[in-house]
Amino acid sequence: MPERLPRRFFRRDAITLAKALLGQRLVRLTPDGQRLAGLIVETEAYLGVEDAAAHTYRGRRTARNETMYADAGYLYVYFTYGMHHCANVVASAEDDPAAVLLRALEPTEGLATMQQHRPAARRDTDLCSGPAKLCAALQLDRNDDGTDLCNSYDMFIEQVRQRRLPEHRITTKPRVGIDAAEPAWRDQLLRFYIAENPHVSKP
DNA sequence: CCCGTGATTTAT
DNA sequence: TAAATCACGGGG
Repeated sequence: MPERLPRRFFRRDAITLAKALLGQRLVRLTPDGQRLAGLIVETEAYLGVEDAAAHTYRGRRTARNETMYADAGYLYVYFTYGMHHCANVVASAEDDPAAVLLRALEPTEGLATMQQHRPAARRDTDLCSGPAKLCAALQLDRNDDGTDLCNSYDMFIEQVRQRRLPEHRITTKPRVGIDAAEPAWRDQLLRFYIAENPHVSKP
């Protein structure tokens, strides 16, 4: 039986956690008990109060981003562009608001249901290949914000691998979609994905 | 390329 | 109070 990742796994800096999550399995149980699951293949690190691209830059703390201030292992889901949701895993420690954005999954269970949630997807590699796509496929929204991935019955991350992926299997790039942020932060290499994996997002 | 769509943030 | 922004996706 695969084990759920425990609190100590998440209590690390966002960069370390972003890499350690690659290859692990995100699991979501639907209200009727079906498992929707996929391997995490792409992540981005958001470092906290000093990160100009983070929602918590300079200590911003509002009703929207409150969950980023929670202990590591909580799920931060936010709404953007009037129609999309994105999901993050809180890193570090309580009151240090750093997080890892989940950018893409390789779907492994419940593909037919995910397809129903994402009628526009034309192939399996389009199902979860983007932060808002994965939320739509798993039906994550603001109701899921604040979920404790270490203690919730219906959402958690399973340990697939004990050791993290070797560096040569991880591709490192600048984060996407943060052009408005200060250049120094825009160029930082904080996006990570499994090399050659066809389920990563396009850009 | 462009646009939808609306909460949140920032500027008056 | 008003305007701009936005960790995006889908369709030309």
